Amino acid sequence: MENKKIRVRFAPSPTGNLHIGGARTALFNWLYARHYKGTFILRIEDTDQVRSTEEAVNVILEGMKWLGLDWDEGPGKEGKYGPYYQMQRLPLYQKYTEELLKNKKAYYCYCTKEELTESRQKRTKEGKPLRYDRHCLNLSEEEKRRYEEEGRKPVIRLKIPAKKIVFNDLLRGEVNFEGELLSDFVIVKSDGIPTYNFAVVIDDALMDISNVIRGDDHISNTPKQILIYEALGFNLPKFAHLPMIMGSDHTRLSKRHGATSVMEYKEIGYIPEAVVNYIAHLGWSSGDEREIFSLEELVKEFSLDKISKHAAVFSIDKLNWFNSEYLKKRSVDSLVKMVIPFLKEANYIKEENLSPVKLEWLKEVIKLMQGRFKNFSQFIDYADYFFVDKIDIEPQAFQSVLNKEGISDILKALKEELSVLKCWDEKSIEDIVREIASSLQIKGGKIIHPIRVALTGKKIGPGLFELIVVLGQEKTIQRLEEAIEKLKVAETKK
RNA sequence: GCCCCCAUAGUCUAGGGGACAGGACACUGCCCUUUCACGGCGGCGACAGGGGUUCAAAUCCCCUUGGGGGCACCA
Repeated sequence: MENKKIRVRFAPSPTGNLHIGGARTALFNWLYARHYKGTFILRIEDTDQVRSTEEAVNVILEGMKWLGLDWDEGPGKEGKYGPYYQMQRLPLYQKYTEELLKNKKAYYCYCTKEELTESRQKRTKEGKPLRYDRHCLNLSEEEKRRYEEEGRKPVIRLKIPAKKIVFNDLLRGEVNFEGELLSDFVIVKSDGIPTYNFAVVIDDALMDISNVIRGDDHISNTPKQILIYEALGFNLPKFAHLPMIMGSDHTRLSKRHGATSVMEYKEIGYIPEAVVNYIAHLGWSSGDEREIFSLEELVKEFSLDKISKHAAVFSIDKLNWFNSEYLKKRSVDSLVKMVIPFLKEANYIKEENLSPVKLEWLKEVIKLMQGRFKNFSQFIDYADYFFVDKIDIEPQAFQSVLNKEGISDILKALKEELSVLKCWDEKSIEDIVREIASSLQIKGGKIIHPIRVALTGKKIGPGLFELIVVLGQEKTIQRLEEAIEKLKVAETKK
């Protein structure tokens, strides 16, 4: 066994959000590094000048931070292996390009897009593998000059040896490829910027990456990269290819499947630990029946051999369950803290700095709601009546529960009693409601539901009496009056 | 078309020659209950198919089928 220091990396290209799949790749790399007390590197692969943006870099960094995946080297944490943006590493790539050119392991290619397409079509027709026909492999200096004079800008291709390429994947065992079927692929584009396969190899080698852990969509890139390692005389890292994450229809996870980026989950109101816990279970299991793991526990338990080999379908139901579990375990105080930005966003509060009194009251609201919502957006939805002045009564609730014979009188009676209630506590309120019910010789439930609808506009929610306590006398009376008024209007319309 | 990877319920998974094929989500029945949720106790539901190997196959091998990925001057 090699006693090499573990160095792993997450190398996203900043062309969009940090999506669930990327986040899981990042997480597994991070867990691997932390488990083996190695180094976790974040490298930005921004060689696609058309699609890469600085905004996307920031979103990725934010996402990583939100998930709690800190990096030891990378943007903002320069180490001796930097820089960590590929576009800042151009001279490095150039050096190795020249080396390959000099050794005749790579060559200039002046073929145009049109010419390549044509040749590709021809090969398709002939039933041959789709690979470059090596038109430019042995160009004379004279021919090159002529192309240059035509204004053609060359790319550089790697000359692929016709041999078997075998590598040992840490998850899948031996994987074989036939070099003959590979094309002399481009390693440097005509603008002088290296392609992905070339840049990763140089970076992984120079950054001394010990284990390349990435999605299995890279399996077929691996033989190409191995050829580059060999051409350059670099040592090979170990490879581990993770199964993909897919949408419910078994196609690549995309917008059609709902929220796919990590930050969207933040915005909807998921707890980062829950997201991490869930995506950890997409393809990994501890081997026993536990499901809830903190980051620390994951670090302790994580190992590559417990990763499954087949793709996993992302399930929002299961994420919701994880989030609910975390929500239930969280202290009321921490939930208060987390919910405040959402209240602000919904305009339920003016600013995030709440007075001690307001804060105490909010705590009471959370106590009533804890366990009743799956994420903070849902909380905002379910608990709106605590925060708004005027509620909207759900039409269906109004018709089926409130707009019934005798309800108006009950609400009036309740209003009278509550208006003069001195002792605004659960017991006193319950006594009043129960008394009204028994005086009418009906069950408590019969009048509790309409009262709830009158006060909250909803058919569901916390226990009525505790809810009234927290709602407060003023709002309660006011809502009862409004409900009575609405019933009157409905009556005249009949 | 060619190459590669994969295959236990609707979903995530445990199990890797002898097990009642275990758990979780979802769905569902009952209990608790003023509603919803929580909680408790149940239920439905899987080894893709076919050949081998073996006393014995979900487990090992082969084929088929199915799914996924790749074959770019994207990463």
